[in-house]
Amino acid sequence: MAKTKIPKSEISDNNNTSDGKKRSKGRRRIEIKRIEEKNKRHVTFSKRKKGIFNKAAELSVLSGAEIATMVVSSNGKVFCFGTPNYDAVINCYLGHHTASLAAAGQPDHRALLQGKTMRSSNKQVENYVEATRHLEAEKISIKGEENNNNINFANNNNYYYYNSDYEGQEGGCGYGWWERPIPMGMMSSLEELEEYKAALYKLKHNVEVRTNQMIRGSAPSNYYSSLLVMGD
Amino acid sequence: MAKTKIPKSEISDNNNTSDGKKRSKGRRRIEIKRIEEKNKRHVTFSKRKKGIFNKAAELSVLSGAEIATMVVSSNGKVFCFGTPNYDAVINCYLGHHTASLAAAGQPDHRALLQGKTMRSSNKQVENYVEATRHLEAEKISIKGEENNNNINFANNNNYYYYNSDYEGQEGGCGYGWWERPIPMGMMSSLEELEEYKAALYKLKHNVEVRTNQMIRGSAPSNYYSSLLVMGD
DNA sequence: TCCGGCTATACATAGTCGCG
DNA sequence: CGCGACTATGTATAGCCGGA
Repeated sequence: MAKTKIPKSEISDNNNTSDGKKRSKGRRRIEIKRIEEKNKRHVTFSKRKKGIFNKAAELSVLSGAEIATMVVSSNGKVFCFGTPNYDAVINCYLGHHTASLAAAGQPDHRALLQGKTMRSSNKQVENYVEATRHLEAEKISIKGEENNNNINFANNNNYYYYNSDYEGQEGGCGYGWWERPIPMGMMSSLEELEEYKAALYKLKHNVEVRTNQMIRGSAPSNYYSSLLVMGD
Repeated sequence: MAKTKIPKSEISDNNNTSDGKKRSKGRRRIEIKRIEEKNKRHVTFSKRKKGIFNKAAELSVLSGAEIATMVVSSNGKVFCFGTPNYDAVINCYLGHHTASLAAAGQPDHRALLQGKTMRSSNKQVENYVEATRHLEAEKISIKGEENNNNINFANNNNYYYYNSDYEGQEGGCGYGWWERPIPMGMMSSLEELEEYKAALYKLKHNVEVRTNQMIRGSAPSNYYSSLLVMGD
């Protein structure tokens, strides 16, 4: 279990070898406590969030399990990830929200919201992680070959990202990033795969925008208060 | 991003050094695709689930974010983890469930279920991960000293486990494992800390039992079908 | 300000055993 | 079976930079 073996940098803050090289690079051990430096905290948040989502996706593929994860930054931004579909998490919140609405006499608002959730059953984003891995592997090993049509996407599972944000609203005009006309499965070069990957990130961001708008815009009272306004 | 650098074990399945030692130990690279071997799959599931929950907890502490994760094994068992409280996830499902109930004229069932959720605001389980880390660290480095009263629990955040299962029902008599009379914060020896940790696992299991009973027992129709009966 | 890339290193975990 | 322990190794990521 990782054993936390008191790495060489436990107490010794000294980070230079006898050869005089500064060598302050490389991962350093950190305490698991709130990072006070705002900038560093955000970086860590982003990196680790990505890591967790990746882990979640892998777990799902490996064990055939369903997993839903929702993260709310100290800033109030919502990020969701679910597999085999994000409905698991999203519907939670929409459902919860509309639970009160329904009780108040608007039984159909929920369906509407779900519709807005941009459900999708295609497999464009299948095994994003796997694809990324292969991308990296290919890029490093056979850097430049053109026979990447057989990049081995393990298409036995699918999962979706579903994040939200509210710092902008360009782009998210009514359909999710996975519905964008990206020729997934038809990519014939590494460059295209890279492009695809980049697009994933960009478009994912758009979805974040829409979602948070939606959730915030329709929240009846304080059902989400503890989630969305987590007072930093 | 990890770069997947085609480790030495990429293709070479050969796992013995020139000294004749078998040496098939150590981590091996695996493909991210469904693990067919049932046993292996379960092991991986457990290990990785634990890993993800740990990551989630760390992310929360480090960045002060909220995170909620729910995992449903291919077997249908539900495991939830949330911080600073599991309500985030649990209420999702209970809320979703009761959304239909409310619409059907049972507006108060939800509150009931939430009550059963055994809400808790004490901080007994604060920084479980951190505690575990310290436990390991202490165990290895100063193995045996008695001055562990100052084990540095970073008490600036708290999170809860909330898992469910249904393979038994002994023990879960009405209160959560975090409410058990474990002298958290008063432990004066490593042995007690170890005991505490063990207790966490044991009692957590009891909670799993109760939860799944609760959810399954009250599910109106197929709202959870995709979640609980994920057809392996 | 956010994000990707880079490097070195801390941490997670696959494969195996043994226990209950 | 599930879980902890152990080993060796694959991965994630802290600290830094540089571009948009």
